[in-house]
Amino acid sequence: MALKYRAPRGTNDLTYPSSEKFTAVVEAACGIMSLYGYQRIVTPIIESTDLFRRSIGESTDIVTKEMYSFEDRGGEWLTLRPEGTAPVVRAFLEQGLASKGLPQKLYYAGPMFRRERPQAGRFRQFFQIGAEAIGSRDPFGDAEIIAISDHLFKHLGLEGYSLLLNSVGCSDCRPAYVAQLGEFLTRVRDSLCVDCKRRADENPLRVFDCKNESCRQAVAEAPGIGDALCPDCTEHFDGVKRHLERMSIPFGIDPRMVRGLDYYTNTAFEFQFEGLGAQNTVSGGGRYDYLAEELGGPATPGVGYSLGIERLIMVIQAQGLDPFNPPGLDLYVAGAPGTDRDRLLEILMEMRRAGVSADADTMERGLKAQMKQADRLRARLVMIIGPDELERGEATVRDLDRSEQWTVPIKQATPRVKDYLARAERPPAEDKDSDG
RNA sequence: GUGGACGUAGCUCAGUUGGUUAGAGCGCCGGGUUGUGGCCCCGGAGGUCGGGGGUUCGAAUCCCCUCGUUCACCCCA
Repeated sequence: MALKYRAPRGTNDLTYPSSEKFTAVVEAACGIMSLYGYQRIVTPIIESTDLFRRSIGESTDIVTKEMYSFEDRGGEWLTLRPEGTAPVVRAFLEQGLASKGLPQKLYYAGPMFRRERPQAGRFRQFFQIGAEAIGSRDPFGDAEIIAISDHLFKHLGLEGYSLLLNSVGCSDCRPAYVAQLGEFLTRVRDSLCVDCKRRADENPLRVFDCKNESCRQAVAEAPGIGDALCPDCTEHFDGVKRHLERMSIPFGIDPRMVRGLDYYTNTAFEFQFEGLGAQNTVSGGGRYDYLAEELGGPATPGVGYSLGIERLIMVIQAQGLDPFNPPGLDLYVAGAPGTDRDRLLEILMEMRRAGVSADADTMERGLKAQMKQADRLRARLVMIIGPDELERGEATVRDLDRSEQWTVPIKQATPRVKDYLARAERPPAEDKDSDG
């Protein structure tokens, strides 16, 4: 409310059970990348500002207005990473990973930062997973990178998405095309909106993105990049399409799709979902054959993608697919009035050491309140220990899902509990949480 | 950076043309059950009505400013 400290704009707190679901989705995605032979790489969240300026491009939106940059106390300019590819390629070069054999297939998962106005599906801190295959220019690598997202979506049971594909050419054919397009735009400049006039100067390809009707009409006759590709690029693009077809991954060609990072060459792609609001791209990526060179390393081709976990979770929710049950506690150790609490806590620790997730009351509350707490923690079992049980060397064990209870000798409690937990299935809990 | 919508309890929201101690449901704490959760019943705690200023005898309600949230543009995951 009128609290003094709040999470910064565009950042979010994730609490249980959303936090557990979030983790489960990330783990599912990482599991699939392992399936494709990718290995995790963990890079710093801060990098030198210059790394991003050089790689993403001086004139891009990210570099000109969205980076969180600061000068540290030693006078060095650092930036909170706005994307994952440049850091991975930097690490690839710095660690000499090429000597470990090519291609290097690396995946990452972590927060990214961009200072934009937040809206549905857009945050200032957001969580991306992604993968980079560095070293090969084979179109199969492009198709494989694309297949990861498709595989994950199908694994999660999602539908209503489409894959858009384009080739933005190489250093041979793209400049010629951009020049050709620029020339065309000069001729129709009068019918372009103010934004598009600016785009025509800064990045002509972006004019295709405009939703303004007069702009759309004006560029309808514009030359397409497909016709401008050099033979090498055409062949590569055909290869990507062929592999996707053989993988039975449907796609559409969008000759007007441009991506916002300058380092892309050849393949560019996006996965878009229906019914997501304005930010409907969940996953996207492409090839970057000059990036390693640009960063001062040997010429090394690469291809990669990244996927926004928050957007993915939005889709899962929108499609009513939430198979994930947040984990509950195995056991709650409850004490009846007058029991020896020290003995209780001993049993608690014994259970934990045996691998049983367990908790106990530390608020000196009555048994009823402890039972309620056990229920809230979604405990499967409650072990009730009172003075008389201790005297008999027994404990009452209650299954909260089935409302049945029995007694076990305290000395055998741990193996008995473990044994019970290993059997009986848990009924699915009704989910009171809606945000994730 | 630009534009629209919205800010009342931890959450979701009522609040009649401005009128006296600001309400509900859920959640939380306690009791009904001197040792048993989820259902039911009873009680309780919890709110500078986002903040500031103004109009008025009187403002949650009207006006201005400000902060925040949200959706959209730009662009992207």
